[in-house]
Amino acid sequence: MNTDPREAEQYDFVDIQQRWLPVWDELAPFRSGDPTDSRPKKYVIDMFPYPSGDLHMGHAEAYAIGDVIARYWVLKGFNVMHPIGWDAFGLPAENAAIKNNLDPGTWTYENIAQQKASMRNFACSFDWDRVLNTCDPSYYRWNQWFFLQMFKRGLAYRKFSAVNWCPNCQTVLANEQVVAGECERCDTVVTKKKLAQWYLRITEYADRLLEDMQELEGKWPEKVLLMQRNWIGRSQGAHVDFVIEGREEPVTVYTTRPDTLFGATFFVVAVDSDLAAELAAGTQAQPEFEKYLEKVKATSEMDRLDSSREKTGVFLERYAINPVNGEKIPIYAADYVLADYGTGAIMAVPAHDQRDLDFARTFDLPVNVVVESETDPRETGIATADNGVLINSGPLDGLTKVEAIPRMIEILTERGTGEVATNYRLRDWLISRQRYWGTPIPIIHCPTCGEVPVPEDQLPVELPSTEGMDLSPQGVSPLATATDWVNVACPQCGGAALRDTDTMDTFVDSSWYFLRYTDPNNSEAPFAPEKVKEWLPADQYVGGVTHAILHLLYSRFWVKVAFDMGLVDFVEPFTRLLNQGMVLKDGSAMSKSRGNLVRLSDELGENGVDAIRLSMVFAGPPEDDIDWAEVSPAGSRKFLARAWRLAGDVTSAPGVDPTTGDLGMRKATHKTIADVEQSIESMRFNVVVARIMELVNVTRKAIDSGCGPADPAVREAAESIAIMLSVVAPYTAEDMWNKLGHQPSVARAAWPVLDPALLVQDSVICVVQVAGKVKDRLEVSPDIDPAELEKLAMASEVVLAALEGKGVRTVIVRAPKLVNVVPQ
RNA sequence: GUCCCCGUAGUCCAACCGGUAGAGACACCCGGCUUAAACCCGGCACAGUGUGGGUUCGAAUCCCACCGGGGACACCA
Repeated sequence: MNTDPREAEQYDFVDIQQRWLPVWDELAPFRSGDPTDSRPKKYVIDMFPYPSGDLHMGHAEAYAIGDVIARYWVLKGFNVMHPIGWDAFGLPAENAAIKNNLDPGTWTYENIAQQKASMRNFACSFDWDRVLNTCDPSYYRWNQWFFLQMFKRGLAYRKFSAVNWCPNCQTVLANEQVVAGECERCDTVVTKKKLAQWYLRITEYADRLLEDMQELEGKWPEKVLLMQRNWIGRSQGAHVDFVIEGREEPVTVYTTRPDTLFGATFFVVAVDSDLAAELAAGTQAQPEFEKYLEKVKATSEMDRLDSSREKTGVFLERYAINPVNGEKIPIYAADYVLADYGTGAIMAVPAHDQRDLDFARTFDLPVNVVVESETDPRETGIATADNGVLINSGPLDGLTKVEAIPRMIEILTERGTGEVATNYRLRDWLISRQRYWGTPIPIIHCPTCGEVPVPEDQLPVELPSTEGMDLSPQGVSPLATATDWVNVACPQCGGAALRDTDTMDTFVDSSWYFLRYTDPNNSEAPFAPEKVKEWLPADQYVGGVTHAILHLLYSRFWVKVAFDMGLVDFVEPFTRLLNQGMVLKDGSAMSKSRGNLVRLSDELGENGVDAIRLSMVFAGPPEDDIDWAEVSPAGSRKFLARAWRLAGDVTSAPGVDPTTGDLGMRKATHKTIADVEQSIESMRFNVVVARIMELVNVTRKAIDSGCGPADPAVREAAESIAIMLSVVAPYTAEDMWNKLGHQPSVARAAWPVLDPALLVQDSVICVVQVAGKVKDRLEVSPDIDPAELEKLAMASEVVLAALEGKGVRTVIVRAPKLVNVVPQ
């Protein structure tokens, strides 16, 4: 007989993983499609991955966190839908296909297969029967269907205008996909190009996107709500019409400060607007204007956005008439006014707008103060914007700014030269892309009938084969070269017509996939409304903050459209949102070029799936970044081994009555259950792990030097540990459950039932303070009478010594935890 | 420049309504096991909460200012 612990059975994560994975495949404990299932429902959803290669550390963190939530609700008796799929259209597939001369589909499906295998091994509690791939025609046909519904409702339209163009990706981009003047994907500086493109009218939903955020308050990260508010950028103000000398039609400007109209001393139009070109035409200023326009066009968007830049502009030799005082003010073309915000023209009030003041000082233009303030912008060079009293403003004199704004709007409205106006920063969503690997836009261009929708019974419009097609980006979609595919008969007149050759932005795919999961194989409709009604809105959405605006704004928009179509009965798709942090190494994001890449497969091989999952969850609060240099997966593995050994040490039989067990051990177990529940529900998963570790330590001591391995309370502790641990470390937990004599799967066990009686303490430690400093501790009954407690405290020798004979001014008693004696 | 969040042991992090600053871990150190080491087991220690004020019987927690870090917005009229 060998009692050497080194010879004892060892925790072998490879063996455990290999043993349980096939069993789980067989049992499929996370299937959620049974119509007879009467358990209450929960929908937990992780943002689906893009299949760009195998899973990486970031995926591991996100899916480990989502899994804690999903598995917890399963154990708590809910019918949990926890689906997964692939965001499978997009440029990386196309670029890889060009590079390696293969089909984007082949590349994509291979990666999906690899990721799927990795996820299975990572023990994610996904319902594998609901998998969807957005590049399947059975999925994207419904993109096309939605597009056509929006087209019918006037929510999808085509227009010719200046758009963002990524010269590297050779395609247009939506505003949301241009970050600081660069392409969101490839960081190339974005340029402008005039093209006819398809748009979705998200601006029509701007107010609802803002107002419905109230529902999300406190349930979504404040940061995301703020970013969306900023992005939508609603502002209140007025439209004011200015007569232009020598022009028939007046020009309207948008201003948030109509009260300062008397202080307008010049007028500015965006240099790159049609209006500027028109006003400059035929004037002496035209050559100089054109030179300036060329210069501005050559300036990158990035530099143009730099507000610290010196103001530039050209006087157009023309004048506008201030509608309230008839004053003639000069018109300038400048690049600090944006062509696509407001009306592309502004009234400049240098005294009360910093940009206008900067411009006025550069061009030596007059500055008229119309709102009183302690400082004078003409001297300080700083425009004032506070709520002062109006001066030099005729009928507004004496009013404060907040009073003057509505008054001025009234005056303008009466005179028919202006009106109240709301403006938004949000623009319509540009969805056409000049690339192959996406959803074809289901429109046929007919020389006689115009834009004709593809009849719904002809959907999907499938992508043509890449056979013989040159996918390399040339600024027009590769689909244009598929002659057989492009040339069709017009569905309306039967004449020769052409298919639209652009494909949709991949953010279309992800704008409604969470609805499709409820009914992934429906071939009659995108989903059955009653199934969506059963599961949505989703109880919990988990994903990175990178989508704070893009995907999350588009999805909210899409759902509101679906609501208006009568397809869904809610307006916000995700009740709660959790943004997990990123996985870093040595303080920065991991990347090959930085040489700080940590490979998930290496980590999994070294310490096992459970240890990696545990490390991800234990490293800190889920929304914090994890620096992999600061975590110890080996430490996680050691803890799992410790926990696992407990199961092997239990000697009582399964089903033994825990109430006959050691009371101290039982109290520790039930305290842990209570704490773990509370911590999971408030998303403090790191604390969950800490609490379980604590219970493992206590149980170890009970076995070695306490009530012993045969005590029923020890079994209760070990079983509770196995169940609670299963949300983080399912393999280890499953093996413990098995060693404890139970049938698989631990995922089907019930969450341990808390006995509140065991949370009651026989005695508590009462702290006795003198002048707020702890002097003594008393062991008292939790329901001690305050008066009695005070007597006890006052009798304490330490307290009396601390008082040093000084009198007592007052005594604060917070029975049973605290007494504070305040001396004179 | 404006707004928001965060500063707690060497490190990562706990601490419900203001009420004993420490749950858990990493690293270190010490001890046990070992021929030795690793593994394993046990243990000790380390901060008074960025700084300075204020409110309070009592402040990590509330308020103000500053410092440091992170984030959002930033010619949006």
